[in-house]
Order: sequence, then C-alpha cells, then structure tokens
Amino acid sequence: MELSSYISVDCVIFGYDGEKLNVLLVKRTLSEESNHLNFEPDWTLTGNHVYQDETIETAANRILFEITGLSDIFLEQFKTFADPQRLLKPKDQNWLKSIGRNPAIRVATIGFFALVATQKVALKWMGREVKWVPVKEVGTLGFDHNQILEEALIAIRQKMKHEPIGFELLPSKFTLTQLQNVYEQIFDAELDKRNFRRKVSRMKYVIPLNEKQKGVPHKPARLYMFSREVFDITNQELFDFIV
Amino acid sequence: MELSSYISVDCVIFGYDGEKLNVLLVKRTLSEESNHLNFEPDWTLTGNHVYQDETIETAANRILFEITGLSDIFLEQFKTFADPQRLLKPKDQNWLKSIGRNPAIRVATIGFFALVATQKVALKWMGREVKWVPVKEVGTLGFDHNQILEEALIAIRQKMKHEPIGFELLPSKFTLTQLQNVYEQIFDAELDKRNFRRKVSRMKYVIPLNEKQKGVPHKPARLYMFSREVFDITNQELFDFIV
DNA sequence: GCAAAAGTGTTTCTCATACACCCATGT
DNA sequence: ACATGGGTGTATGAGAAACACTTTTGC
Repeated sequence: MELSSYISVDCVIFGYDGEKLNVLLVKRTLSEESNHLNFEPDWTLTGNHVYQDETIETAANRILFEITGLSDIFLEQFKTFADPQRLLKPKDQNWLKSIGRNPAIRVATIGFFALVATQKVALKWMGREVKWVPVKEVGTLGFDHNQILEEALIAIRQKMKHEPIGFELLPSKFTLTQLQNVYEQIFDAELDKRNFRRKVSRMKYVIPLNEKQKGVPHKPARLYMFSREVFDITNQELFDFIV
Repeated sequence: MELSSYISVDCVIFGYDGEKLNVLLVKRTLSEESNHLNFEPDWTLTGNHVYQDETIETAANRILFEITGLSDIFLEQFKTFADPQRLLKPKDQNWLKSIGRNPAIRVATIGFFALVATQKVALKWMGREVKWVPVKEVGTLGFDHNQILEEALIAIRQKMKHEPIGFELLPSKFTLTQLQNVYEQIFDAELDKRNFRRKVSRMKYVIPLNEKQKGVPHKPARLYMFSREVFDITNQELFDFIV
C-alpha cells in the first residue's frame, strides 16, 4: 500500500459583491475530542476528500453545494498539488490525525476554481464557520492554500482573457459599469469607459434589455444579460478579453 | 485504506520532425509470466507511477529522461484524470494485475505535455518499444489515452496562442519557414508568409543570426534563434500568437 | 439645484489581411 | 537552365487608445 495516496479537491470559490473580488474561506478547527492538541483555529479554502467511486468533478460540486447551497456554478479544474511535502507542517499533521488519516500518506489535491455572484450565496451555518474575504486581504491560510489561491488567480486571469466567464460573477441582469468593474478588479487595472463599452457592443452575446436600474440616486443604467447560446453560436470569432 | 488511490503521471510527448507534429507512444505488453492472459499488445502514452516521496514534476521528468535521454525539456502539467471508471476495461484491469496492482484501486493520473524537436531524441531501446506517430494518424490507444491526448492538444493550442513555446519544437537554430510550419501544423491552418514574417519581426526575442542553411537545393534561408532572456525582459507586451 | 453615475464621438496609430514577383542555390 | 523554396512591399480596413461633456435620476 506504500504507493497509494489520498485524493482531495480544493475549491477556490471566487465571489464578486459589486465592489471587490472575494474568496470563500472556512474555519479549520479540530473536533472536541482532539482539543488536547491546543490547535489554534485558522482559515482555509473549501476542500474535502473525494469519496470512493466519486469523480473529482462530482466531489467539487458536492463541496460547492454543501457550502453555498448552489449547484450549476461555474467550476473548473486548474491544477493538481501533490508534493509529498505539502502537508508536513506540524499543524497540518495534527489536523490529519484528528480526522483519522495516516499523516504519512500523501494527500494529492486537485484545485478547482468556481465563480459566483455573492448575492446568490446565503452563508448559513452548515456545521462550519464560513466567510467571504476580499482576495487582496487574505492572510496566511492553513495547509498550502495560499499557494493554491495564487495559482487559481493566475488561472482565472488567463481564462478570463479569452472566455466570457466574467458574467459568472454577476447577477443575471447587470449593468455595463458592473461588468467593467469585474474586469478591473480581476486584472487590477483601470479601463476606459468608452472603449470598454464599444468593445462590449461588438459582443453580440451581451444583450441589452429594455429595463433599467431602479432606486439609484443617479441616472439609472440599462441592464444587460449574457447569452451563452448566442456566444456558442458566434464564438468562431473568439474575442479577446485582454485588457 | 479504502479512500486511497494510486497516483501516476502520463506524459504526452510532442515532437516536431520538420514536417508533422508527432506524439511519442510506447508499446504496452505484459511480462513473460503473465502471458497466459493472451494480452494483445497495444500502444499508449508514456506514463508511470509516482514514487514514494517523489513530486509529480520529478516523476514526469524521470519518465522523459528514461525514454528520450533528455532533461530540461519543456514540460507542463495540464489536467488530472481521476475518474474511478477510467481503467475498468478488462484489458486495463489485466494489465494492472500483471504489474502487481490492486485493480480495484483508482489510479489518478496527472497529464503533462512535453515539447521537443524529434532530432534531439535518439530512440534507443530502453526495455520498451517506442515510436513517433503523427498526431493525425494515432489510432486507438490503451487506457483512456486517446482522451488524454485530445486534452493535451487543446492545452498546447491554448498555450501556444499566448506564449512562445513553438520554439521548443525546433532545433536551437531554425528558419522562419520552419517556425511558420510549426504553427500551421498545430493549428491546422495555413498562414500567409509575408504577414507571418512581419509579425515575427516584431518579436525582439526571435533573433536573426548571421548564418544560413547549407546544402539545400534552393536559396538558403537565414537562421534564427529564440532568446528566452529577451522574452522574459520584454514580455510586458504579451504577444498574441493567435492565428 | 446638486450630487452621482450613465451615456456618448472623434482622432490617431497600430496591426491584420490580402496579394505577386524576383532571388540564390544545387543539380 | 531549371526547379525549389527564400525573401520582400503596399493598400485597405478594423480595432486599440486617448480624451470631455451632457443626461437622468433621487434627494
């Protein structure tokens, strides 16, 4: 059995709240009976072991559903972390023991990223403490999760340049300013409003609605929707989302 | 131990021979003593299990070295295949048994792709039969390796659009026609010679040498080299390699 | 009426695309 | 001399970038 490993998935759940890009973290604590280890709770990405006979995609969706109550979230595998040294810190070893794992066995984890509009997620208590944290304010995480988060950011930036996934972070009806802000946040760059709008107007799958914002203390903006159908049809002309 | 898995890596080794894009395959046979299973040999990608205390990158490099005799090859992880059903075909189950594995345990494999100029590889006999096959002529492979090859192709196309990795498939000195041909092969498209050369002339890291082809029965072409140093310095202006 | 964000046009420059002929070498 | 691939220039159109003012609403 010496060649075998545990397999887990870690989901980097990105959420956009209209202002900043956030990531969903869960508090890592030990069970009651392991408390003699005086384990200082800390925060980690959302992850879990893959069940017997379960695909990694199913496992990732399961985690997402358990934590956000949502299914059909945009989710994609981006990298696997399998360094035999990755969970050798005493804290991680203690944690592994506390959940009944053999801490000498490697844990290979497949990293997924997920995109969601934070308003869609009701963070109710599901047995674990959970919070949104702005990506730029994330401190030191448990396990090797800072590294996984970094790689996830690289992956979504790369992906976002060439595929229309910014919409996944917005409600189904959104304004162009909100869309622009998503790109500005993720690329950490400022975009020109007129140029951005001209570019979007060329994307036939961003569809203007006959509907406006309500209750805002300024000129209400027109709402738009994203049509994946139209995109799939017209995507021969693969737009660049490069900023 | 029911939650554990084997971990392997599979390397999709792409080679360019001046004409076509090829992939390196190895013949899958059983050891002498397992021959009662009358196992029909077939072809697979190059892969292997990851040793205890070995990183997956080290394992991939080890496989590459064992098969090609080369180190410092361009190599990158692109996707993990971990479906519990992936090796349930009787042939794969027999093969697993023949190498002493428990066929009921899942094998998760991390796919890497490698790029190399075929001239650099001397295919000597290293205990296994090995051959280059043009990507378009690959037949049915063992395991789920047709799927892994497909995904590898998608990954290198994607990567090649935005990073200067086409050079990895060429000798260190190459002509512009060779470079153009690499892109044409991989994207399965024809490019305009003049436009291609104008585009390349803007890439300061493709450096013209004062050296020409010799012994060709036509006007000898100027040779060029790729400088990763220059690229790393000037890569703020991230060129698109889109065709 | 004022604060706040929405919305809109023009100019300039770079790059993509399309296209046809002469050049240097080996045989 | 001829076959073979090497090498070059121009015109057109699309999109990127830079930039400032008017409009509509809630209060």
